[in-house]
Amino acid sequence: MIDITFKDGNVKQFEPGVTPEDVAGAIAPGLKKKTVAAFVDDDLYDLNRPIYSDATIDLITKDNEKAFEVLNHSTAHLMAQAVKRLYPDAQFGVGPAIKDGFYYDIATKHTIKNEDLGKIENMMKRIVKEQASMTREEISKEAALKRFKDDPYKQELINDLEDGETISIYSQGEFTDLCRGGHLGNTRHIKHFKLLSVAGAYWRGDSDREMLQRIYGTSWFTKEDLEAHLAVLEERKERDHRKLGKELKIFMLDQKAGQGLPIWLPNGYTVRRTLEDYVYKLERRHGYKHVSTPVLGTKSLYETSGHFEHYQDDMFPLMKSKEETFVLRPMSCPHHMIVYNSELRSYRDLPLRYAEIVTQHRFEASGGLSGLERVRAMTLTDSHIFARKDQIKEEVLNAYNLINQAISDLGLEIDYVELALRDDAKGKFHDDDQLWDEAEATLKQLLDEEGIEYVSAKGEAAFYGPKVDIQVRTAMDHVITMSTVQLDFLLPERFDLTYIGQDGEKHRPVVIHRGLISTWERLMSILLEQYKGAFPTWLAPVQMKVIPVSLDAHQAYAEELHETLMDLEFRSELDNRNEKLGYKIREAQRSKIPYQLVVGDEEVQSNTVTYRKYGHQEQVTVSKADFIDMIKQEIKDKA
RNA sequence: GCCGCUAUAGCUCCAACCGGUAGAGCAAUUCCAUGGUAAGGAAGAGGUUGCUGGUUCAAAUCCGGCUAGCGGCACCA
Repeated sequence: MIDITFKDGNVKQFEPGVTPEDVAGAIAPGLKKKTVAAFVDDDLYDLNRPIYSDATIDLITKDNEKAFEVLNHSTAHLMAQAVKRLYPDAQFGVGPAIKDGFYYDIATKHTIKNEDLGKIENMMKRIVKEQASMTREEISKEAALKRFKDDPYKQELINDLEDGETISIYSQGEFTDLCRGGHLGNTRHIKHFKLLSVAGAYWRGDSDREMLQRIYGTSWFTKEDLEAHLAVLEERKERDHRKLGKELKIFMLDQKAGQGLPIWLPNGYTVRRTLEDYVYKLERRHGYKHVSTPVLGTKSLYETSGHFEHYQDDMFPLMKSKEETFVLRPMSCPHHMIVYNSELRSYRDLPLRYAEIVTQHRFEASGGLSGLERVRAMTLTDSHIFARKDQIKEEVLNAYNLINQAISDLGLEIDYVELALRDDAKGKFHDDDQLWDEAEATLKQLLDEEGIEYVSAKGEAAFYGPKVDIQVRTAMDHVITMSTVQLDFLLPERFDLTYIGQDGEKHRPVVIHRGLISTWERLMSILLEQYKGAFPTWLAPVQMKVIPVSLDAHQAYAEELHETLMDLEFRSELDNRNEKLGYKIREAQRSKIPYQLVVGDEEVQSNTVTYRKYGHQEQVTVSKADFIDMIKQEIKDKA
């Protein structure tokens, strides 16, 4: 007999060879049904993997996050088996569980089309009915290589495993796959799944290697969960900023205007301008000075900074005149270095915080462009803070606090903070180890001291220094870098920046790069999706629509009201078209205008307005003055 | 950039069977209706089917190239 110790400290005895499924069953039949896998001495065990010696066990039930992973991983295997039956030449790359589902990378001569997904699903259902047991075997490296001798992808994976590492393979029916494991034990447990899409994916994520076909799918324990997840995917389509941006006339893209070069329509530009004003004032309040520099610069400027060397492939082609070669600037750091150097600086001048609303161009890969999220022409508020070393801590913190304020004002939330560090990749980072060590240590220490939680990301630094990236999760469930604070000891060297210290000698300042709100383009895509197009009043392109009940009787009153609101710098519109009231209401609702103001006999007589707020059914009648105060307050609160 | 899919009126559209020369709703226009919280009625108009070659007596439809968009991958200062 062996001792099985449970999480709560209880110990029970079992025959050697007992499986997690048996153990769960011995406690309660209900538990057996709910159990999906188990951690046995911290190793993930399949439901049917035998245990031969004393161990601690932690049963994984369906409500556990890990269970979803196991289910989806098993479903990936099931799909691979189905694909192999339909397309016998198929060979397989990797097939992991991911957030919300799984994928498997497949090499086959057959081009898998969307129509094929249904066929594959049907085959999967047939295999489920076969109730094939998913069994584990541990074999030597040699045996594994022999077993997968016809499969170059598996060969490569096996060869990359450390010597001595356990190699396990899983079989279900005629299908065998190399796999670390954590499986359901039997295909019959897989019931509610759907294949979602086919896409290309490079083998091992390397763009120099061949491309495999990747099928994405999702698998759930209950029909309700599956349907709920599919509903979420549908709902996301409704939120898509490209759809909303077109409906609400925020922006457009046009083949003739150029790929990835968005055009801001009046509604979109109004929102953007409101954001620009907001940021400008916020930065001024925080001691930033604004400058304006050109979108073109000389190539040598970017050679000095090092950007040309690192990013020339992602820059628009050079422009050459007889005397000089120019670049369409991909970012603004070098210009701000020049601003710094325009005067002799004293230690008393520092810190100097320069900010600019910068339009920049990057020649992004055509396949990566997407709506406003990824474009080739973008505008953002960019800033460079020039500080003494003893001011780094305070300046980084100031920037961090400013970022927090902006993100919260915009109704967004920080998902997590990432500390991007260098790794030993050749040529990717400038090569002064001493500067790097100092910069990285400074940021680490600062985050630790301030109790700011972060995850480290090796190899994600900029070529000139480490970054603190502020990550935001969008309504579409994308994680994007919203803001960034970067510590740079390199550009001050490259541009020979100096200040005169207390000692009368020249010293090197430090540059802190600060990005606040990504770009206006990307921010707009995020806000559209976040608010589903229904902007809060302070941002809304049109804040209120004045609708007279009858043109004859109420137009004058409506016009006067509209003029009053416009005088107060509210973004009011007057709908004095000859249309039915219901029609105008419908249109105002569909344009997601925060306030519709209907005025008729009642309002004219009592000098009031009747408003209905977007998303609400109630009609509220208040005096003009009260309405104005209410809107003023709402805009002030950014509610 | 790579793999795959898609492209019809201002917008939306699994309208157009197997190739026979284009159809609806909404919007817009004109006229009638003058109205209290999500579409009042009528009429006329709107198209070189993304571009470009080819096959064919005949192409929105079949084939090639290009462009753009979409789903991913790679990239992202």
